[in-house]
Amino acid sequence: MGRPRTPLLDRARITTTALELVDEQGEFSVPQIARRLGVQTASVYHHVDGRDGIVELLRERVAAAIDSGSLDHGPWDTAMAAWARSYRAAFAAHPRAIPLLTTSPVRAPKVLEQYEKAVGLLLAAGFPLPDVMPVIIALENLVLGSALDMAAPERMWELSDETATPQLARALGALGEGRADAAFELALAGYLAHCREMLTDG
Amino acid sequence: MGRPRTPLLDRARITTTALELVDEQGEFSVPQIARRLGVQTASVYHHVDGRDGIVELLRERVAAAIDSGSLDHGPWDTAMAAWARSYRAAFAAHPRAIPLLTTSPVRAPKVLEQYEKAVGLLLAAGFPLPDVMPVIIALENLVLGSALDMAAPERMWELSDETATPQLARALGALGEGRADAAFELALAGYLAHCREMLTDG
DNA sequence: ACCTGAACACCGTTCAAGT
DNA sequence: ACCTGAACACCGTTCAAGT
Repeated sequence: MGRPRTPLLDRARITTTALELVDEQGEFSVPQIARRLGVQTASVYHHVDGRDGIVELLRERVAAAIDSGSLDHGPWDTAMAAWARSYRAAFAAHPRAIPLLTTSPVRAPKVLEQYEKAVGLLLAAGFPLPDVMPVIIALENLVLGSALDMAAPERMWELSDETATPQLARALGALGEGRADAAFELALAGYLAHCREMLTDG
Repeated sequence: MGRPRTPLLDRARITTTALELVDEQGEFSVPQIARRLGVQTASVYHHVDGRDGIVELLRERVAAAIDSGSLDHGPWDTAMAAWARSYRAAFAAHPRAIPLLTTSPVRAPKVLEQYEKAVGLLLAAGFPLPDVMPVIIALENLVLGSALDMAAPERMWELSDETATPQLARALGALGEGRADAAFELALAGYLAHCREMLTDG
């Protein structure tokens, strides 16, 4: 067979197929991708740095949906909040991919630029240099923690034995639809209030 | 060979071996466990509900180190903070296991009892029933998000190209040793302050 | 009940061979 | 440069056979 006139594969199509598989079944394998693209498994390795490379591509693809526009316009607190919500929404669009993606932070240039912007925003707002990264990392933790929560199946909160933990059962019963959203917004509000205090107290 | 007079395997030893493997190499496989215990791979399946069952056992084992004693004595805010720190410390003791464990929440009875206690504590403190679970879930997100951060390799924050993101490079340079701790404590302080406000405003 | 040996389907990865 | 076919080591899981 040999080399085709026009390449059968490229990184974008491999990434798209991997994301489709993850959306459908929560996982992907290299042979599965090859099968969907009508190609041999080995061919995939000519375009991609192994399975881990595909995971990194997924990370970048999902992160590409983050809208960093809010970071360009103050005030810093609403800008950071909008960024965090968009960051979280990008993950929420592919809940089954979350466990695969949250194991290590995104380090694509495009995302690093967003961190760069955030640093500038916080410095301009008056945060002392040593406080800037903790403030950013704390927000990232918030986003990733609540992303994992979104990925957790709903039935995780359906108790198998309600009598063992009656108060927990009651509290779960009083829980509305937007369970994950409520927890995220609660934590985000606390985070922002605390950062504002850091600024005025410091 | 057949059945030995005294069983060669049990769940505890399988769990211990799996945790050792994860601590050492960040992963485990059923054949690896069997090899370490001087037994055939198939034997492991007589004690454990497949590979996923072993992961669940790891979750329980790691969570067993959480000290829930703080939940028995008020005030609610310091009690919740102590619980969260202990929860996080339990994960921190096995950083390489974190990606494996954070993909779904612990649902072992022992941990559910802790949630039960937390619900009681918050109700007694005066939180309205519908607020209780969001408050707890937000704290859990905080813990898991910062646990993932602890699991991230330190070199994740060593930029390959400092010139592309100069401000980020500066901020990272000003970061002390306890990077992960600082971010966690920042988020925790904000969380607690916000919960206190919910109580007085509500 | 618990261990073995063998089997099955699947995986990630490499590599020489072809164009 | 890019695809194939074949190979390798490894994996999770099942199951009949033994005590």
